[in-house]
Parts: sequence; C-alpha cells; structure tokens
Amino acid sequence: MFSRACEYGIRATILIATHSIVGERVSLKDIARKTDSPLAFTGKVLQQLVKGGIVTSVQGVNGGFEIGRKQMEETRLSQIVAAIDGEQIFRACGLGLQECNAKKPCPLHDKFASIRNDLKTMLEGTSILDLSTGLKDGLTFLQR
Amino acid sequence: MFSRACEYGIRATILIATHSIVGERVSLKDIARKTDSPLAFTGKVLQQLVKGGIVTSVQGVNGGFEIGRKQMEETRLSQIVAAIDGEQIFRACGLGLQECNAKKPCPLHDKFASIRNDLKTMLEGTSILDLSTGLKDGLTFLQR
DNA sequence: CCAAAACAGGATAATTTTGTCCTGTTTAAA
DNA sequence: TTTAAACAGGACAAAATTATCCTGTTTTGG
Ligand code: FES
Ligand code: FES
Repeated sequence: MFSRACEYGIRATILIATHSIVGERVSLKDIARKTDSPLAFTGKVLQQLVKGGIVTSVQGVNGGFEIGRKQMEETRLSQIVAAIDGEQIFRACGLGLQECNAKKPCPLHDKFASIRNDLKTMLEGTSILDLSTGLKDGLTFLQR
Repeated sequence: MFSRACEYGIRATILIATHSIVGERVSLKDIARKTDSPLAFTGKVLQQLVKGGIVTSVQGVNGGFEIGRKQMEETRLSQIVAAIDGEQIFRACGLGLQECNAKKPCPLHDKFASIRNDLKTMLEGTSILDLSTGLKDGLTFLQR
C-alpha cells in the first residue's frame, strides 16, 4: 500500500508527536530503535519530512526532532503520505492506465475509485495527534 | 496499490476474457498491443497466471490464451492479485508492522483495517466476467 | 575553547522490481 | 514434411527502492 519509506516516516512522526506532547525531543537514534526502523534510511526520510514542514529538527547537543502542538493537530496523515510517496496513490488508476478518467474508465474504475476515495477521506480525516494519543496511553504500538 | 506486474496481469486477463466470450484466442503479441504493456514482461506474468489456473495457454499455430466461460464467471479479481502480488495486500499492517494484529494494533489499525477489508470484499466480489462485459460493449477501456 | 551529541547530505551498495533477449518446444497448416 | 506461429523458460540487463557509510556542520555543556 504505502512504500517502506512512507511507513517509516509515519511511524517516526507518530513517535515524535508522543514525545512532543510531553515536551521532549527525540533523536534519530531513539526513533530508529523505538520504531524498529533502519537508522540511516529513516534519517533520509526525516529529512524529507523536515523539508515538507511536517516535523522540525534541531541540531546540536540536546537536539532531535519535534512537532508543535498546533502542527500535530492540523497535519493530516495524507500530507505525510503525499510528502513521501506523492499524490499518485490518491489519483492513480487501479489497473495502471496512464490516468484515471471517469470519461474513459478502465473496467475497475467505479469500484476502485470508490475505495481509493474512502482511503483518501480517511487519511485526510486523521491527524498526527489522533494517532499519537493511543500510543501515549499504551493502547497502540509501533513495533511487532 | 498493485504492482505493475499485477496491473498487466489483470488487464491481460480481462482482454483474454473478452475474446473468449466470442470464442477467440488471443496471442501475447495482441495482448501486449491492446493493453499497452511490455510484451516479454507480460509473457512472464501470463506464465504465472497459467500456473495459477487463472487462464489457459495453447501452444503452436493458432495458439494463444483463453479462459473458459465458467472460469471467467467464477474467478475473482482477488485471485489474480493473490497469484501475482500474494496475499500480503489483504493482511499487511498499514504502517508496516510485522503483522497486523487487533490485539496489539498500530495507531492506524482500526481505520486502515476497515478500508483494507472493503478492498478485499470488492476484489472478492468482482469476477473476470464482470470486468469484461463493459469492455466488450465499448463502455470501458484498457488503454489511455 | 573543546569535546561530544546530533542532524544534513553526498556517495555508494544491496536488493527488488521491471524489462529484454534468446533458445527451445509445440502445433497446425501448406 | 517443412515451415511458421506461438508459448515456455533461462539468462541477463536496467531501473527503482531500500539501506549503509562517511564527512561536514551545528550546538551545548564542561
Ligand atoms: S480509470 Fe482505472 S481506476 Fe479510474
Ligand atoms: S496493526 Fe497496523 S493495520 Fe493492523
């Protein structure tokens, strides 16, 4: 569904948010360990998220990654996915035709577009904060 | 969503069915042309579908690919996807955790599993014949 | 100032996916 | 019987994705 890079990015962002909620920064080293992701590669993904304005990085001793309260309330999962995998997942034809077009639909168009739209709606309706609260309360997990 | 290989396989299968409906076989060459897919690679994908019992191949002059009436009625899109991409798409965790488990869910589990299940239901409820009739009648397309 | 923590980013490598090429076998028609 | 159409399958190549390594810069505390 999502690329590995995107999965790492989402997991990292959720972890960062749970720390930011309690006023802490979290280092790449900790992110990689707590989300069971490859460190250097996750670092690259985080660079994309910083450029995309999803999270903030702070260099130097006691640096790390953080995300503001407002940001975690307003940023949608769809934005993380778009920042890493692009918009294609929201627009592409299920059978790989060069464009999805209701005027010249592929045989799966109606059924596929419906589900693709549900996915889009779900991702647009889910904030980082939504995903972080369950983790903070120990109800959800980022490993196993 | 689906791999390229899977997209080619689905398009090929639908095309084969529309020809089988009118009692014709279709060659790999024609499949590649009419579905705008790379010939040799599509050939590999078709080998998988033959092994998977989705379509039948006939060698020699006047050979090609075909699919029986009963097969096209009974075979579900989910089976093509499973034959090429595997069952992972129906089971995998949206955030890439090693397994999706409601007892130890990732933060996205509830929302993701719901959509993944809708996708599964859709693919299981769609037969090759369903997809082929619109194409035969010129209402749907396999290119552009 | 200096050392260490921590991110940035370029280069490179490994793996997977996608795609091509070539040779062999089967089969029907001429 | 010969020929050509057509699939099967192994070997190889290209491209994309995933992953690692190394060097540089920033920053803070001692
Ligand atoms: S044209 Fe294929 S999903 Fe819309
Ligand atoms: S645990 Fe992640 S989708 Fe079920």
